[in-house]
Amino acid sequence: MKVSRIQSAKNRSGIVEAAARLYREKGLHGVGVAEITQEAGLTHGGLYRHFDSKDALAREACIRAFDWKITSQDAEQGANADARLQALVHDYLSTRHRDNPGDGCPVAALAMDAARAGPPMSEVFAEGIERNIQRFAQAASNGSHAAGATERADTIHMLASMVGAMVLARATAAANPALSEEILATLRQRLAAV
Amino acid sequence: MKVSRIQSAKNRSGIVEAAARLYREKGLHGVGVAEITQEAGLTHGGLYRHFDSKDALAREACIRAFDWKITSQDAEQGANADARLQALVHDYLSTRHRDNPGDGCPVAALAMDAARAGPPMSEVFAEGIERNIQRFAQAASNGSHAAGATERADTIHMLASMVGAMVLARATAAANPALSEEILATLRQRLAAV
DNA sequence: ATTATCTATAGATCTATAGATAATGC
DNA sequence: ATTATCTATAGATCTATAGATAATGC
Repeated sequence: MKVSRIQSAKNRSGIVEAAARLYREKGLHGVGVAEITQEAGLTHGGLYRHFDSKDALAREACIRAFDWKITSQDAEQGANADARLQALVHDYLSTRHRDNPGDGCPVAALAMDAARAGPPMSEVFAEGIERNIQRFAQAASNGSHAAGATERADTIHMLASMVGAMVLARATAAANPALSEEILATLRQRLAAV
Repeated sequence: MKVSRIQSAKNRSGIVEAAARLYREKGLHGVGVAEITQEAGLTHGGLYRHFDSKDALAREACIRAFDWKITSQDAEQGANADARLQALVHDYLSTRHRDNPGDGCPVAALAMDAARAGPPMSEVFAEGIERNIQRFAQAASNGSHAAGATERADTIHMLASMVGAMVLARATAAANPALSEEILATLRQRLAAV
């Protein structure tokens, strides 16, 4: 049952990819290694040759999840930097993103679990969040907005609003879809006016 | 080993109280019924005379958690409605709240778990969140702010920012305390300027 | 010969239930 | 007599490991 080194590397990557998706869908405590490896087309026995522990896999899966990108046409190839930023915010605050956490923002899906998972996981999120702050701040400064010392604060405020809105929208979606949609629409409107 | 009806009711309430705290600390999947009943001074066997299932207990625990209130002096007895609202926002975005999720906001602690827990739990959160929106909107209209149709949107924007900031602050606290504090301080400053 | 994966399982934990126990409340 | 709680445990699930298997790569 041995496979080539290349195939083994693909299997490893497939496990991380499956874990990145399943953890975002079900939470860090909501899915076991058997389901993850099965999703990757393997059995759970072979997992521990690739990873030291379930926590080590979870950490790699979260690092992979931070590679996530919104992939709409406008967000990637907008007319200018400002248009791309606005498209990105609009896509983030969409019902599509709300209903598909598996390939969405890891912060909105896993930040609370990460806060409870200890320093190694917190490190992944601290670095991922800092990277997003810098990326957004740069995107904003390339746009038509006023530059300066308030730029980083603007970005932090915007990211917090986006994450919070997504969390609220998901928690209310099943029981009160109108409220869930109102929350997303409100933040889309507010963040478009910055 | 039987106790009086009054004591039995106290035991039931104690289980709900312990669950409300432990779930916010460890997440809905992070604590078992044995730990909850032990925290309430009982054993796990007797739990199912009080609750149909663990999910039923979790639902009651979240309802109880929504009774949570920020209890600073200023937030309760401030000079006027505006001062009380500002104190409440300030207390919410404090390191004290960040480091004590067990008796803090259930949305910031459990919203992601709630979104995954199905309609009965989503209902609890939808109602709790709607109640908070109305409470905040009313508090804002009693203050010195401009009233009108934008009030509810203002409130939703503010609540989303607060929840998002707390989630980000908690996820980064262990690995990058400076970033965590910066996020809270930034939102305190921004929401004070509304 | 090496090693990636599979089968099988150990050991721990978790929800839920069954039956025993003993104090309350009629 | 009723019933709230306890002890004990069934049954399911989860992480991790041990040993077998079989194809790769020297």
